[in-house]
Amino acid sequence: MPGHQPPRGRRPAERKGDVRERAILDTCEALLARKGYEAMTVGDIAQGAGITRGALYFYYGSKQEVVTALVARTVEHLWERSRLTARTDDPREAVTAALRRTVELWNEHGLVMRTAIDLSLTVPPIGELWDHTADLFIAAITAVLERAGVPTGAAPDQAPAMARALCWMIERTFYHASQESREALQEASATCAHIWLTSAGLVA
Amino acid sequence: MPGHQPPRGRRPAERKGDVRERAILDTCEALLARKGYEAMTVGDIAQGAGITRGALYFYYGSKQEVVTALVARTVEHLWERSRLTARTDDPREAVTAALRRTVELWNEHGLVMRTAIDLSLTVPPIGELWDHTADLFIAAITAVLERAGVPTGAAPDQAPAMARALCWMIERTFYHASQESREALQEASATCAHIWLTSAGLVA
DNA sequence: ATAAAAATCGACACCGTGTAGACTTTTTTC
DNA sequence: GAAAAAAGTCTACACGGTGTCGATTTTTAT
Repeated sequence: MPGHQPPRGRRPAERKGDVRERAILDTCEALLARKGYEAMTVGDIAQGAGITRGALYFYYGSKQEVVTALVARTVEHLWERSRLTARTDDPREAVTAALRRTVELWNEHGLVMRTAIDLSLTVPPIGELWDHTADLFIAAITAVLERAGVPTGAAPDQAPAMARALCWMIERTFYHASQESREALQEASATCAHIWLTSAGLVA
Repeated sequence: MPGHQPPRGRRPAERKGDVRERAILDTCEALLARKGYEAMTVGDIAQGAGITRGALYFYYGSKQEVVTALVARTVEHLWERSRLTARTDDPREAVTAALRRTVELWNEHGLVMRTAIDLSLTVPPIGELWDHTADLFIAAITAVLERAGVPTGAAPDQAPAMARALCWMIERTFYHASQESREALQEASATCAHIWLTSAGLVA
C-alpha cells in the first residue's frame, strides 16, 4: 500500500507479467465496449492481448476474474478522486461540486461503471466493490443533507435514508444517460441537482 | 385478443401445449428464485416441467426466450393493475396511492422484476418490455407533478425530466429493498414518498 | 377411423470453459 | 556468466451446456 518501491537501479523492476496484466485489462475494456460482456469470450481477450487462452489462465482464473480486476482498477480511480475533492461549507456548492465530479467520472468510466452495476448481482466480488463505492457516495450525500439542516436518524424521512434514495436516483439516472450522450449526462446532472437541493430544503 | 372461445362441448379446448407452456414458465420462475439466471440451465427447466430438453425447444428457442415470456407474463400483470388504479384529484393522495400499489407489485413480483431489470441490457426484448413499463410510470409521475403545479417543459427542472429521475429512484430503491425484506420495502416507500412530495412542492 | 397436426424423444455436432503437462524464457543466485 | 529457480507460454484434452435433426408417438379434428 505505501510502497512504489522505486527500483534500485534506474531500470524497471517491472515483471513482464505486469505488462501483460495491463494489456489483458485494456483488451477486456475494449472488448466490453465492442461486444459486451456476454459475447466476449476468454479466447477473445487472450487474442487481443497477444497470448493464447492457456497463458491467460496463468493470470486470471476466469472471465469473471478478469472483469473483476478491471472493475477494481476503475473503482480505485473513483476512490482516489473522491478523496481529492475539496471540502466546502456551503451545501449548495457541495451539491454542484459533487455532481460535476460525478459527470466527469461517468464520462471517463461509464462503460466499466455500467458493467460493474450489471454484474453486481452475479459476481459477488464486484458486488462488494460497488457496494463499498456506493457507501462512500451515500456518506457524502448524508453529510451534505445534515449540513443543510435535515435531521439525522434512522427514520425514512431523515438524512441517511434520504441519502440512500438520492444515491440510487443518481446512479440509475446517470447509468441511463451515459448510454445516450454527453449532453444527456449534463441534463441528468441538472435534474438530479434540482431534486437533491429541493429535498434538502435549499430551494425556495 | 377478444376471444376466449368458450369450448363448444363442456371439455377444455385447451391445447396440451398451453398447460406445458405454463408449467415451463412456472418452473422457470421457481428456478430463478432458487439458483438465479446464470446457474439455471435449459435442462433444469425442462426437467422441472417434466419433459426433455428436446421437447422444451419445441416451445421456446432458448433460455432467453423462456425468461422473456415469463417477464412478458408478469409485466402484463403490472399494466393491468395500472389500468385499474382509481384516479384521484389530490396529488398527495395520488402519490401515496401510487406507492402503495408499487409496494404490492414488488412484494408479489419482485423476483421477476429484478430479473427483468438485470437482463434489460443483454436481452433486447426484455429491455423493450421494461422500458415500456417504465414509460407508463414516468407518465403517471409526470401527471402528478403537473397537477401539483410543477411546470411542463423539456428543461431539466421541469416535470418530465424530474419524473424520469424520480422513476429511476423508485426503481432502484425498491430493487434493493425487495432483496431485503417486506419491512425494507415499506421504509423505502416512505422515503420515496417524502422525496417525491418535497420535489413536487407539496411539503411545507 | 383415419389423417393431419402437435408434442416428444434421443442422438449429434458445436462451442466455450478450465486443466494438465511439457516446453521456453526470464530472473536470481553464486 | 553458468546453473538453478521462477515465471511465462503453449498444445491437447475432457467436460458441460447449447441448439438442431429426423424418427416416433400422442393428441386433435374430421
